[in-house]
Amino acid sequence: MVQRMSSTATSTLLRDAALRVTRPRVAVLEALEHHPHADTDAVVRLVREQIGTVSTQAVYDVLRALTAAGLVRRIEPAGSPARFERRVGDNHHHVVCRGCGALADVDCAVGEAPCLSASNARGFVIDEAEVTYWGTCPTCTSRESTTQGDALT
Amino acid sequence: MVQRMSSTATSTLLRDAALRVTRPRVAVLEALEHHPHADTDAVVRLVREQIGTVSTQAVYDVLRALTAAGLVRRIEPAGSPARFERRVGDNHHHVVCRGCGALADVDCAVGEAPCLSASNARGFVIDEAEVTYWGTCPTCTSRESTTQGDALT
DNA sequence: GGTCTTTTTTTGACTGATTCCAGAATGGAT
DNA sequence: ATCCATTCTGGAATCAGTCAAAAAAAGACC
Repeated sequence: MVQRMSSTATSTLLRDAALRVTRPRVAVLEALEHHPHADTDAVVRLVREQIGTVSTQAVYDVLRALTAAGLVRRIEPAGSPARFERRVGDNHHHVVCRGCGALADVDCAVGEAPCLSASNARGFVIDEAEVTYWGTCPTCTSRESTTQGDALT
Repeated sequence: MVQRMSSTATSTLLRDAALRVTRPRVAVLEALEHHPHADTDAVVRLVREQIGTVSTQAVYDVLRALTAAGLVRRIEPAGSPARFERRVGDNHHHVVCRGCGALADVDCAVGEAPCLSASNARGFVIDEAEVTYWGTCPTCTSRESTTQGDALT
């Protein structure tokens, strides 16, 4: 079939993961490419902008497939809906703002697998250590010092 | 009123936190004392066993109050409902089993605030680093090697 | 000890996120 | 070009958690 996929690289990525190349999948991947940390809702919106109509269901499904295939990583900080990102494999972590929920990447200070030293705790076979930093983002920090703390309304 | 609270220690704990001592609150605290890492549903069940009838809402409310007061800690590994525990203050982390969702405590290998070195990433003011280890629990590990991987049914 | 004020709990409906189901449509290999 | 497996559609269901108003209980005061 003639397929004018926006990006051949993306198609290849899918093919290599033994996944069929479908418009929604490509669109989801590209959306995440440009908007890291997007939540499902945002992805749905972005994908619709790009290829017109898609069911919410399809997006959920695609995201699950891509996650299972290891093409995207699902991050789910306590209290907010699932978010997704393309950066996989490299050891980086996240900072979450307690005020507004903003999320940013942080390359691990340690440089590599942090704290993985506890590699066999309680008989568990550990394969990943996920670090989430909690704090306040610059915006919220300044808002706090200005408004004197009513950010939690 | 004559109040035969099961534990005076628990009441004191609440009082010290400037929280009123109510049956549901005491019951929730005691439930968590004996069942660390219980999720909301489990807490509701445990509390009902102990004091008869409580509304689900009350338990949610109590848990929020206790969390806000710092008496319990809310942990929420991706993919499972919120869980709660009494161990607060000491720097320990959690291992989550990818197979069955089991959760266990792990004292940080590093001994103290891990990776907090990234204490000012991207302008965020970081106040806590939460580490979650992902892996496979002993039970699931043996099941896997036995059944040859159909644990994900 | 009895009464009052405030905080909690109850009740019941409701939202938001995510999944399940069954049928229709589509992609890829032959 | 055709066939089969996979994916997508649309809608209903589930599950965790929240909201709001009224009833009940806790602690303070007299």
